[in-house]
Amino acid sequence: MMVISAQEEKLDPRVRRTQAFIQEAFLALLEEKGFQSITVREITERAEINRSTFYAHYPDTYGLLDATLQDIFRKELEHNALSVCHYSLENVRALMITVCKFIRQSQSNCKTPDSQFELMIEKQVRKQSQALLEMWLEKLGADLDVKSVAVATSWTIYGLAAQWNQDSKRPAVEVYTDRVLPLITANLPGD
Amino acid sequence: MMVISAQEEKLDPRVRRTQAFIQEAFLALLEEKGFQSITVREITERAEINRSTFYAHYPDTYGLLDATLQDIFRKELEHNALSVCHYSLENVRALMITVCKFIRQSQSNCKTPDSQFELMIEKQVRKQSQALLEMWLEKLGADLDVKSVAVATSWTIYGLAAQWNQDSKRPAVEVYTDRVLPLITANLPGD
DNA sequence: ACGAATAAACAACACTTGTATGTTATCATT
DNA sequence: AATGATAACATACAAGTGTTGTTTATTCGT
Repeated sequence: MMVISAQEEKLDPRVRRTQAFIQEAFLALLEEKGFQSITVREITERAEINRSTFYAHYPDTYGLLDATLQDIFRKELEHNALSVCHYSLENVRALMITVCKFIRQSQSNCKTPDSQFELMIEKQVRKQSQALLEMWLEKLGADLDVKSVAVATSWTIYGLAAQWNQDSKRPAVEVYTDRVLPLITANLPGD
Repeated sequence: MMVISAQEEKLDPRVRRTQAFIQEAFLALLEEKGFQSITVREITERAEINRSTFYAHYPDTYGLLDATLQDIFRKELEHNALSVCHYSLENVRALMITVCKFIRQSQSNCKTPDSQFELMIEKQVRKQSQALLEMWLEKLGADLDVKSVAVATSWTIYGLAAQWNQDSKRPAVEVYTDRVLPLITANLPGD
């Protein structure tokens, strides 16, 4: 699998190649073992680059995780065309489903339940959900505190999605989403 | 300052002393430098205990941060008598104010803005807020999905509190709380 | 196509980490 | 007070970390 970083245009091809190698190796390792036990050395050996080169791109494995999650979740949103559409309750529902699936998939790879790893997913998912909601509500031009509503709603979405993910008897995403959607849209304009 | 861990009763006094020394040293170091740059060696040197003893109590610095934040935020809730009261909009307001102040205080110590550090605060604050809300709503016996409502509300509280904390022109806690309280209570019974 | 700019490789460094092992000191029970 | 249990100490080890130089290779602008 080829991973291309955020700004893939007008970037030194050496940099692009190296970062792609690193992220590839990293994702492969994540399938095999817990995040905490992955070392910079392992990553660079698998990526077949020099270890010191790693530090020219990321401060440490946490920085790499952050950047990687940002990239793949952004791709996920784009894939579902959510980044290019407008506000509607239907799209909020689609966002919730996307978030649920993303968390589920990310966790399923990581065998060792890792607190830091989960928190990093949460950070990226929530950040981008908030940006999306802000954009939607801004375009809507309704009379409300866009920022605060976007914050409240994005945190609610993540929280409920994470709850679903932890639930032992996990209903179908759509079923669960429809059940909790009123909680999510409580502060949103009614279409 | 003396830090006493969670279960302070019927615990080997050696363990209690050691953990107190560790947490003291850790909190002192947090006032001086960023979390990421604090090493186990530094902590144990300042606590005047053997480094290997550290690992008998915490897996690493992240584990220590987790346990420490859990303790001090629990104390904060107890201090405001929130753990022993019932559900009311007034108490939800008090909880929000407590969370805001706690985040503010925690961040102000940490000079280097540290992602991992913030995420850890978030984890503990949110977890305990949720537990508190669940207890309140359970006692209330109203007809609602207690778990989901508690999840949604606790995440909203943290999100809005964090937003206030990041705001450059930060209004008084009470002013801000009253402004966003409707967003927080949107899914709660009206007293 | 040539030369300046810069990324990647290479190598070495002082340091931290997590673990294992055996010894000493402290605590709880009788 | 004696004793069995166990926490803390002391020490050592292989491995990883982050940084700093220097050299080689690739890329970009003219």
